[in-house]
Amino acid sequence: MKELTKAYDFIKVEQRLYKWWEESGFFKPWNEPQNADFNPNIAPYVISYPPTNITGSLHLGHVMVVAMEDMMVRHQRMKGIPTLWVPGTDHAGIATQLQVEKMLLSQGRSREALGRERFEQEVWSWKENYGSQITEEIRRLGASCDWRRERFTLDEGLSIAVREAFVRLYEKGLIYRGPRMTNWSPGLQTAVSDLEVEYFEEPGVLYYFKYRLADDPSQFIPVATTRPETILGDTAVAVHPDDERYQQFIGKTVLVPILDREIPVIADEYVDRKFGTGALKITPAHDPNDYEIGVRHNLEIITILDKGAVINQNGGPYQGLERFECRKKIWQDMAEKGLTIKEQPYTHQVPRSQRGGEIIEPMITTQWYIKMKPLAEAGLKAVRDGEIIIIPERFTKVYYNWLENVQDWCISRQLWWGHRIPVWYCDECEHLTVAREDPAVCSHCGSIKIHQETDVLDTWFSSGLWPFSTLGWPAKTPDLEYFYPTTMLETGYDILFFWVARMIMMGLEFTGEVPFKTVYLHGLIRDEFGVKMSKTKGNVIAPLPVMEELGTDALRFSLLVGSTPGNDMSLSLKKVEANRNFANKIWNAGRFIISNLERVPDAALSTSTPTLADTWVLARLQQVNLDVDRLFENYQYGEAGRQIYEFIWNEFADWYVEIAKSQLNQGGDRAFYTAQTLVYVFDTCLRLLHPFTPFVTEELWQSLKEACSAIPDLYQPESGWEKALMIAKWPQPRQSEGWEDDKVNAFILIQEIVRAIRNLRTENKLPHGKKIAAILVSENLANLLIAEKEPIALLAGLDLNRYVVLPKLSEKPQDATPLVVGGVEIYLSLAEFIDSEHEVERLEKEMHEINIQIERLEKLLASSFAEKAPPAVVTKEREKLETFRNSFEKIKEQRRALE
RNA sequence: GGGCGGGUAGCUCAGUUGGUUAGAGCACAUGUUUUACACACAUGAGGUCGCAGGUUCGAGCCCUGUCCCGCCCA
Repeated sequence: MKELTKAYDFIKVEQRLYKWWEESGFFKPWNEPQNADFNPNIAPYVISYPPTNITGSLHLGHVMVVAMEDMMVRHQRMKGIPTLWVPGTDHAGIATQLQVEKMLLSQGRSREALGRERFEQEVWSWKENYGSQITEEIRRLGASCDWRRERFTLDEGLSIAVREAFVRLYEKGLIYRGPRMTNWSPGLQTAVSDLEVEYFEEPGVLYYFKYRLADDPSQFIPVATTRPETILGDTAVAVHPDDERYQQFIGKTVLVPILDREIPVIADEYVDRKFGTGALKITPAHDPNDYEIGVRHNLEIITILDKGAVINQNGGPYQGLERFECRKKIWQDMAEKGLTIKEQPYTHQVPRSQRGGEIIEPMITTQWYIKMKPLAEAGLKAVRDGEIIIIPERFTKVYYNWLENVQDWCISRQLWWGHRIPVWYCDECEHLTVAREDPAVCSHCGSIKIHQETDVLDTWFSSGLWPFSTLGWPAKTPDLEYFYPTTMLETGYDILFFWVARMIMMGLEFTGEVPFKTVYLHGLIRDEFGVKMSKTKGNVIAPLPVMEELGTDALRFSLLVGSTPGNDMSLSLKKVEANRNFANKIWNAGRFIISNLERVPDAALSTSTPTLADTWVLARLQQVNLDVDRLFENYQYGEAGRQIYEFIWNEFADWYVEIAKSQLNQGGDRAFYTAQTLVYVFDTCLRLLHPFTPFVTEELWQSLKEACSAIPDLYQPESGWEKALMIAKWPQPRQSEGWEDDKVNAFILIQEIVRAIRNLRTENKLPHGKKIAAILVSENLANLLIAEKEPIALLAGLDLNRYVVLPKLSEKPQDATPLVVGGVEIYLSLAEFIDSEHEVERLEKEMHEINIQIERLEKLLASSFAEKAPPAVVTKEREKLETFRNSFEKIKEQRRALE
């Protein structure tokens, strides 16, 4: 048998195991339509992996998604459910186009010089080279997804889905095109949706200036603005109708500074009298609120910026200036003409592009939109009716709030990389042809002079179809039939609107069914001080180096156990290191068990007579198994992981394995059954832990399986040894049989005795190997103490040959150090290490502490607690009080004996 | 302005049917190379669970108010 290394060497294990799993076909569902014995009646568990951006390199967000979903999927798979996890990537329109343009630029080439078709070819070849990098990295995380079903949002099938979806929505009248106020990105030269704009509070300047009256330029209305360049596009000045300061001016005209255009003074209740001067300049072409007012008052709309945010011909002398240069120049010119009043520092909201951070320019452009209202209503209903549940539940409200107020979705992008909108314009009759197949002629007049819309669709349009497009929709494929609707959608709460809500709406619209039944939202990962990770702050933790240094399991476990649903978490390398230590701990526990199997008899001579430790560890294991199942049911994955961690380390390794050492040393049946218990408990632990830390558990389990196969009588899992842990059966907990509590309580007493003795040893600086003699006295627990002589002696460092248990003691032993634990009197022969003055002090301190408890309990039991609390709770407290009183009396006697 | 989350040990956080002595990891102190593990073991120190009320026999947990921090939406 091969020997296990002294420390867990994940580098040697991880990629080898992953390759083996994948090649063995463990990632595919065991029941699927292409199987000869396919059974459509077995409900599968299905997750669509949130498609990763092909330009992305692995970051902690991906690790979180993979860790969560892989854990969910591995858990279900072990429970015997046919499990499908569909992976894939996203073409990420803007991001990818930018990346490729950057590459071209470095080669002295440009998108424009290449032209659209050749540029697209460039992007495709870039995708071939780099697009699989991220999926390779996801493999390294251990993701057990079905790579045979991997999809890409721009592949043929998904493109058909996108076109089908567009045509259906168009035909239903839910897609329209028109000029609207849009969020324009001047650098990228494309529109973006409302969701892709973020607002930041930034320091700015509030510029106060004069709007002179046309008929009397000596009079003026003072106006304030944060953006003086937009003065060029002003088409009105608005005041509040009830504002006495300005009522006289309503209906008159004023002169636009520099340009001297005459524009009206209008009254509108939108104006905030307290803000600035109380008079508002209106630029309908470059401000969403002004646009509304403009429409209301039928104002002229003058666009002053071109698509690169450079002043156009409407800007008179400023034509050709970039927007911020113009701001400076026009203010300077106005100052020279005496039109300015003052400047004042002012914090305002600045709209920036989510991608690149450039300042977004509100502009009127012609775009394609989806009418959201009907879709949103269906999306709201599905969640309200409980067809979809959102975990944690509080996000349901956020979801409602967004959908109830949702605006039409701008789906067109002025990019070259993406799904080109399937609309053809006729040059002759101007009719629009919208078609699933590329048309050759206009569907209205039959002209061949047609040209396709140049815009592409927002990437989120295609990802909105993801749960069903990846399964073959619009075709009614067997996969779609069986695996849809999917079971679980797991992602970060930051894309609830971008992605989750849109998938729900699109799913309902196109399939008539919800795309998934449960939405689980995880939190975002922050640094160890709770600060958002960002490149500029330099606090970003890159996953790959961490995985190489501390192991993938350690990183996965840290994210899973450190997080609670929907809450952000802090991650530090120290946490990962602690979990690396945990992996090593399990490894060594396994190493101990496996190496001891060689020394164990092949068979037992008689039936098992378990020790207290044996029954205790089994009882605890059952309880942990029950708790873990309950926690999984309630989506409390982190807590489930913690329970397993604590059981393995603090109970199994620290106590049972230590006691097992002496039981193994006894040889014979005792050794045989101890080994059996060790293996059974360890096997169960590995199974419970596998979804969290797949690599170390699988590697150990394979070794355990091999070692156990040599002694088949010792242990066989109920379902036999499966080929791999990842497809092994999830442990089935037994319900309590009634004996468990007594065993657990008895063992807790043993632990308390051991700890008390260890404490005394440490306090008195006893040399580590020094064995001491002990007398234990207890009337009702004598049998237990005799039975547990060996473990107590082993763990507390007692001399087994001088270990005496008595029901009663007529006289206190001389020169013995007294101790009372849970009513058990203990006398240790430590005289040579102890000074008696300190002893009196110790006992009195002990008495004092116990007395506090006695008083507390007496008071409690004398109160109405005794009548009103459930009897079981009262009894428990009474028993505690009894034990404390008992202990107190005994210590008191011991104290007296010292005098 | 509206909504949500958080405030528990020095730090980062658990604590989901309210059960009476509040836990972990890290950090800290002391000791130990005890043949699974020094990525370890043992022992210890460290908390009026933001604050003020309330409900209850009993509140970190439920209710009301309040302060601070963060996020989302407008």
